[in-house]
Amino acid sequence: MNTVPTQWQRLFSQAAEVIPSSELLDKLRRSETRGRPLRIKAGIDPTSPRLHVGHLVLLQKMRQFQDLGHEVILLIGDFTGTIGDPSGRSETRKPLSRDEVLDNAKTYQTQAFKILDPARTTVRFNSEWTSAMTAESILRLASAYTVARMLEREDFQTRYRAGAPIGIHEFLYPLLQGQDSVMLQADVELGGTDQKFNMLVGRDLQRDQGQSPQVVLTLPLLLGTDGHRKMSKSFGNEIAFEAAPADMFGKVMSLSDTLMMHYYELLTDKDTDAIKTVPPMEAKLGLAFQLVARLHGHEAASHARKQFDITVGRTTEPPPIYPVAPGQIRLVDFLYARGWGGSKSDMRRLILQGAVEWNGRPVTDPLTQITIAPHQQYDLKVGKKIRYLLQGNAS
RNA sequence: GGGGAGGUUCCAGAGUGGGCAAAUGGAGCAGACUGUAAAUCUGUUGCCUCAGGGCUUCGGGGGUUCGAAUCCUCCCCUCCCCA
Repeated sequence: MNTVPTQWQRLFSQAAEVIPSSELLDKLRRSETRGRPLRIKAGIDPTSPRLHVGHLVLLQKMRQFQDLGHEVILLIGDFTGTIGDPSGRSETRKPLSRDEVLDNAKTYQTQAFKILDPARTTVRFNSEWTSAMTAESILRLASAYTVARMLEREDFQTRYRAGAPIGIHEFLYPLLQGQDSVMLQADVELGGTDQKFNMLVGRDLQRDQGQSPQVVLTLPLLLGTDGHRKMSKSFGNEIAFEAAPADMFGKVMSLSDTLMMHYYELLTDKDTDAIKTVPPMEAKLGLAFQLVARLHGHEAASHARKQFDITVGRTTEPPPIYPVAPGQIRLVDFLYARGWGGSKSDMRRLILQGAVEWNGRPVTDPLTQITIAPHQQYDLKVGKKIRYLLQGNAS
């Protein structure tokens, strides 16, 4: 039974803020009495073709609304993408071509539907209305806000004070995003806490247009694997949806214990107090399994788990067999040829640091030659992540 | 339009003629240890190399010099102040 108050409560879970919370309740009530689902808007900029588990927080919330019978609009910011959204402060993003954006949008959808219910999802592109805007209409939109109000946005303020560049067009982004809400007549907009300002602009614009302003529901940003900054591809601290199961599993395992709790809170509906009573290692194994299973399925998760045990050496199970052509070759060249290191210097460094083991014995001379005989097996370990049983092919 | 500051290796940020492939911190990688690929400690982090060296890098081009991240010059980019 999904009474309105329980719906309301459920939707609050994991949300950072709901602005204003009473309006959400009103909207839910009205939706129920009129039998009309709410229009939930969530935008994603297709600047990169890969979703990461940070996006999961948003997608989960979208899914929740869907499960409660509401209509979710996945808004692809294809217009903003082609212009080059300069979010973050590092450097101006290179504008993407129309084709790139559409390509990204496609992979986005496939990945997003691992979580969303396609039947209740409408995909829209904001270029639909935005690219048709005239200079006149843009000016009219721009006049809805003042520079002072724009500078209220924390992100702008910080940059301004730090003397970092702010492009004029960046002031237009919140307005365009708000315009999207007007066009879609959104009842609720979902987004990360970093989107709060933009989403609030949407409320103002909707009010200006005589619409009932959307409720803004912000979600906490998931920290990246470094534990310091939000998960983002540009920081290189992400766990991608597409990451191979074993890889994903490993990445979760190397989260710090503190971060693990953060992930539990935002990515699962497990009771975190209960988790605290479980030994950290088991808790982490559980988290890794759950995450991989969600994105790749149970079977893949089991395999990933096994793989982990093998590389970490917690099991007597033999490592996977890796067939190679027989012959004699320098170890560095062999490793480099398989792409197990960035460069030969890199491989040489690993060897000198004792990271490479051949048949269980560390190899420390970078000039070591290895001989692969037909039908023979050799146990090779490189660092913590690579372990194979090399098998010489028949000659 | 005028004046000032600045662009350095993955990131932040030192370096202002030779000892600089470039301090320090972060991130990454590795080793030890461990409860895990956590934490902690240590090492390491441009490329190639028969290890002696060689090659490419300090916004971009040109120049001075035996020698330049460091000096000159032109260009591009950013920030601040004044108008």
